Amino acid sequence: MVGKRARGRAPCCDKTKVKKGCWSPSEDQKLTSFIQRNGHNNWRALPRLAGLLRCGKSCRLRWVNYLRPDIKRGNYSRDEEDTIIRLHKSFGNKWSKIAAKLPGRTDNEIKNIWHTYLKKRLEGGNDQSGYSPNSSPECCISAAAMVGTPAANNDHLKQEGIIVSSVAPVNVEPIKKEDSKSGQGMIVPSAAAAAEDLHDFESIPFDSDDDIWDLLDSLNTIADSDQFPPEEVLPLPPIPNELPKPEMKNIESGGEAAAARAESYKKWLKYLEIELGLDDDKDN
DNA sequence: AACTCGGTCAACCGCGCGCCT
DNA sequence: AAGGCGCGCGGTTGACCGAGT
Repeated sequence: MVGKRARGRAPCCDKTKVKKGCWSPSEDQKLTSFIQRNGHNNWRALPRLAGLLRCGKSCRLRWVNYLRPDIKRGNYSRDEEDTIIRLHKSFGNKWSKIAAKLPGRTDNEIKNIWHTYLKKRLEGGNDQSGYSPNSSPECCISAAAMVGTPAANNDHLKQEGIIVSSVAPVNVEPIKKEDSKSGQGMIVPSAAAAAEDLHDFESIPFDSDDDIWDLLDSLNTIADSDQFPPEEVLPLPPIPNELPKPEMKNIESGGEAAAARAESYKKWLKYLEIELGLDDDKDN
């Protein structure tokens, strides 16, 4: 639809007034809890309503690719890889169509995996299976990368003082991020199932923020307590009844188990709010 | 030890589509 | 019918890392 408007397309937002780059934990927390409460009917208005200095598109991307509760990260099975290859033959670079056939996978991740791994596997005849994210990206390290990759690939993490778990890979994870500009450590709750799998999440280094270490310590304590979300450990305030019904199609469509996970997720969010000091919006 | 290079992946950007007025 | 608007998609970028030299 090029040339539809003679003076060009209006920018989606005022680029001078929005933050760019990696997401901080408080931003993630705000976005996640806002969507849990109010849904995402209007991405353009969402940042303002949620108190985020972000472009609506940026919020959407963050939610769709990382914060969505039903998301899976890394550790692609052979079946999934073959499916991607097969679908790519059919659809070409229609990543969203391919992603639609792979529950829990995002178009962005599939696109990245295709360019960095599967394409080479096809071209080079390298039949080695087992893609999993190995090294930390520029500013974001997923816990899946830490616990879900072969030990050899975690050497750099060990060198940095990271305790690398020997447990089996997990599908979802809180994401540890290190903001390259601020040096601020981040923890991101990315999925409802993170709560279930959090006991696999042994430790993450945050030498730049003592509070995060404290948070992690407390998480470890909780996670070890064999019951997570920690109903007795955390004084969870009731969720007000007057709040609009959340739009949680993905969560609710899964029946009782999904509803239970959604509930776990709510508690996990609330816990983060409290721990991060965001429950009273003092960030603003 | 220092440097270079390639791999990786989160995030950004611009465009097309479809809905609404 | 035409234009405005928002969303979603796909391509691209840029920063970081480990391996190699």
